[in-house]
Amino acid sequence: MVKIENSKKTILNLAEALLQDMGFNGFSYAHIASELGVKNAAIHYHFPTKEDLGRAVIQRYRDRFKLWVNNARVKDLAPQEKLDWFFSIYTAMRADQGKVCLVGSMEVEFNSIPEGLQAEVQSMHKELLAWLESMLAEGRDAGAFRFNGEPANKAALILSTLQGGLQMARALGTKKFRDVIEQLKLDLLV
Amino acid sequence: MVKIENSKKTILNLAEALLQDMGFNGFSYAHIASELGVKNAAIHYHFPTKEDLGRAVIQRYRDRFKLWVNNARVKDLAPQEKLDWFFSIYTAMRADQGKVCLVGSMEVEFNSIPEGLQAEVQSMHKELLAWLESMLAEGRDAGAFRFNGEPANKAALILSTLQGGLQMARALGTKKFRDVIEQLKLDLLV
DNA sequence: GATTTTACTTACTAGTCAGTAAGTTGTCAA
DNA sequence: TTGACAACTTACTGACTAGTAAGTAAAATC
Repeated sequence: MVKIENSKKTILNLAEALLQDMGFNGFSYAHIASELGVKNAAIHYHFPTKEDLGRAVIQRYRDRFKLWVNNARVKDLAPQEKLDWFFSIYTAMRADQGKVCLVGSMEVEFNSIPEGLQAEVQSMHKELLAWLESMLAEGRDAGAFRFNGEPANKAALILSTLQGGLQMARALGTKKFRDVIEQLKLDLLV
Repeated sequence: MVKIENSKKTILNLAEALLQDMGFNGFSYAHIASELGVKNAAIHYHFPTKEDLGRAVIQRYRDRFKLWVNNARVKDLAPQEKLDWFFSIYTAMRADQGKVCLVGSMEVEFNSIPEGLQAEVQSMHKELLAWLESMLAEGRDAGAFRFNGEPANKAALILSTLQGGLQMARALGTKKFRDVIEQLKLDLLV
């Protein structure tokens, strides 16, 4: 018997990476098991169904995001720095690793994933939007950002851009993604 | 024997819809066959491998796009009208049908699709960007658009936004997509 | 009218998928 | 020392996957 260290966490890490690499329909329990040197059933022991596994990945991501944004290191930043922090997540942790956003990955396959997962994706997307929106409103009030229209709509635009931009980076390279980030800033900063 | 009318075209239509609905890994020959009331092998007769089918869908899309943009009905439009035409494709033919963009769909699964498909996706993405870029440059010169930075980067931003926006519409509804389109215009029009 | 070609069906293969039931092993607590 | 429990393995199922080879029927070509 091969013992996995920190089994649940290790499996979640791998599942998250695979989700961002190939999508929900693109990876299997066998992928995870062989990568960890255990049998399929070992993964089913921790996450009985694939839906359970998918939901756990998203729930962990949501928890992590909540922790981050409520942490003083982010919470006390100036709006401009918050923006850079947010962008840096996408650049360093996604684009540079050839990963795409969990949200985008699962929304493309939205019609072929379990309902429980769909709901989780919705909640996650709403939380990201809500944070972005309040950050944008705060920044515009503080005179750091300049844009027309509602903060909610600008937030939706920015998140959509990041999501699509990561996918573009897959086919056309990370430089393109950095260009998009720069353009986002040109369209926002005073 | 059940005969399909316009076999190749009908299969391509269905495959395109399924690609936009569930992604490349989310549909099977069996889906197409049962929908058309024929057997799996009938689809393989027209498109021996799934890669062949995927490539044919993209190639047809590329041809269609070339025809459109070179047609006088689009070519002779003012930049602002060209923009509206382009956006209307995404609103009417995608968002309102719950579909996502072919490019985004296949870029999410980029690492788990055949190489031949990857190349096709790349070419398609570049062609869309090239057209958008020249349209933006033309529009800015004509005084219809206002934006900082390179047209190429603004084009990459807009296409990324549309791509991500369609995916967002899946989870959060089409109204959100329309809001994003409005925000794109606010950030571009004089 | 005979032959070829097109467009399928039948019947199959080998591989993969998520998921399960029953058995094994190591650890820890009483 | 015993018993319970956690974390696996073994061995399997039924469904689905892309893909193939051989056969058939109708239509087009000669």
